[in-house]
Amino acid sequence: MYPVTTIQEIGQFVGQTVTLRGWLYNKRSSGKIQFLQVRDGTGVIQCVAVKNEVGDEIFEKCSKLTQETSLVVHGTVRADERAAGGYEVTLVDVEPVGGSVDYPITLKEHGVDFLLDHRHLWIRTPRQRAILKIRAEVQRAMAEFLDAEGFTRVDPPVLTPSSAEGTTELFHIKYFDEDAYLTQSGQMYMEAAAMALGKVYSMGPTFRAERSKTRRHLIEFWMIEPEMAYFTHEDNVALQERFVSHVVQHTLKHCSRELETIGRDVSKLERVTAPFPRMTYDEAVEWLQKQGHDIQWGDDFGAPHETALAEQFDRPVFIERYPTALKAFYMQPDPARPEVVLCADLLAPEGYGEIIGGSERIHDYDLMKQRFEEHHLPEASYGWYLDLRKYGSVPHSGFGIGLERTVAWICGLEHVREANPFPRMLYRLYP
RNA sequence: UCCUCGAUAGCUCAGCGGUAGAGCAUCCGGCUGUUAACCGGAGGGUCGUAGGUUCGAAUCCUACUCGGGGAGCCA
Repeated sequence: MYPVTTIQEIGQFVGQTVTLRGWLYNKRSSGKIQFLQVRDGTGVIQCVAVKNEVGDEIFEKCSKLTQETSLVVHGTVRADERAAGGYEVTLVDVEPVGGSVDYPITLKEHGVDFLLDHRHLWIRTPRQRAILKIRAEVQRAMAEFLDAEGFTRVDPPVLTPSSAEGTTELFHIKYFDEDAYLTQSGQMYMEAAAMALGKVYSMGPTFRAERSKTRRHLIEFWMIEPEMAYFTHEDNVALQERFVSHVVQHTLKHCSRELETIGRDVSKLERVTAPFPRMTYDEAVEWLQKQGHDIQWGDDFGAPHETALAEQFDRPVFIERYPTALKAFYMQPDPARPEVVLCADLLAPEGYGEIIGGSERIHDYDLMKQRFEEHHLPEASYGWYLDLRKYGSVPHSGFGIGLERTVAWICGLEHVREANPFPRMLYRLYP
């Protein structure tokens, strides 16, 4: 028996014979020599079988292996300059585990529709594996940063009695004899949690039943929603820029191999350090008008506006203090200018759009009650949210960051769907 | 919901009024250093569906179905 190792760790075994357990990624043969590209989830390595060395029986076994056959390989590790990863394995023996006939995804090009129908197999490719690793590392970076800042993770419910913001379409489901909806944001629950634990964050799926089909939209996507008691708008924005730059720099440090695999220009990410540029909504509208865009104060930004604003800078840009009428009912008006709210959206560079939306929340009971009436929010559903302003209310702020958009930006993806293992999209629920 | 593009071999596509094509994949043969290996051969098709125009339709027209990209909305 040989020691079992992984392709990632194989450098520690130069000169030794080891066992690898994985799948056949590709094979090339040249009559009396075969090159097996074996992957095991940690990487890909080439195993070489020479007929004169392994003998007819084992050589014949190799020639029968097909793409994506699962297998156990025994072989001797060599450092080899010709190898992509620096190491190569001289094959000693191979044991097929599970066969694979007519594997659908070849090494050639495929269309989006075909690949999405085969997402369960598509994720085996080096590029998709790298993206999923980066997604996991981004999640780790977010959690580690917030944990180190004294935050407590709190998990809000996925099933909710109604909408948090009332604007977007919700997925309706039956909850025994009641109606329920899939959450579109855990924010209101996080506000309650912040009053209990001070600084909290959630990380989980949210759902939008919008008929959006663009490279920036998924029906089911993950959000990280921090909420902080006693945080002003300024505190909130300062936290966000430290948070985002930490996530980007952490990913650069820990995923250099993966970023190289997907061909990301990391010089664009290296520049992403705090502080980030800021514009007020007023300044943004004025700037857009000077650029020739048809926009008036009071209009919301469209996708082309956001792209134009973000393209001015080589790092994300905050757009602060939007008109009150454009934003959610719970946002705190600027005391000096009640027509705008203490909020900020963070626009990612390179056209990836809004990755963060955040604000200071209304903490005054009377003002919140007034907003309830203006927005026709039933107290039967939201009474508990009003209670937060009734019992020991404090100024507080929070934000939500979209995981897939963030990962798509860090990876330089064409579409957010590749940033999710099994994306749910308009007209696509399979697999 | 609207705008726009598309659907031809298992996959990626060409063909745009006159006998259905290529590359890859698969199978067979060759090759001792291949890197999406290469070379030779073989099999593989209700041209998305239904109508229409025409001597003749994958090709032109209409409707429908399914999908891509974008807008709105949002993260």
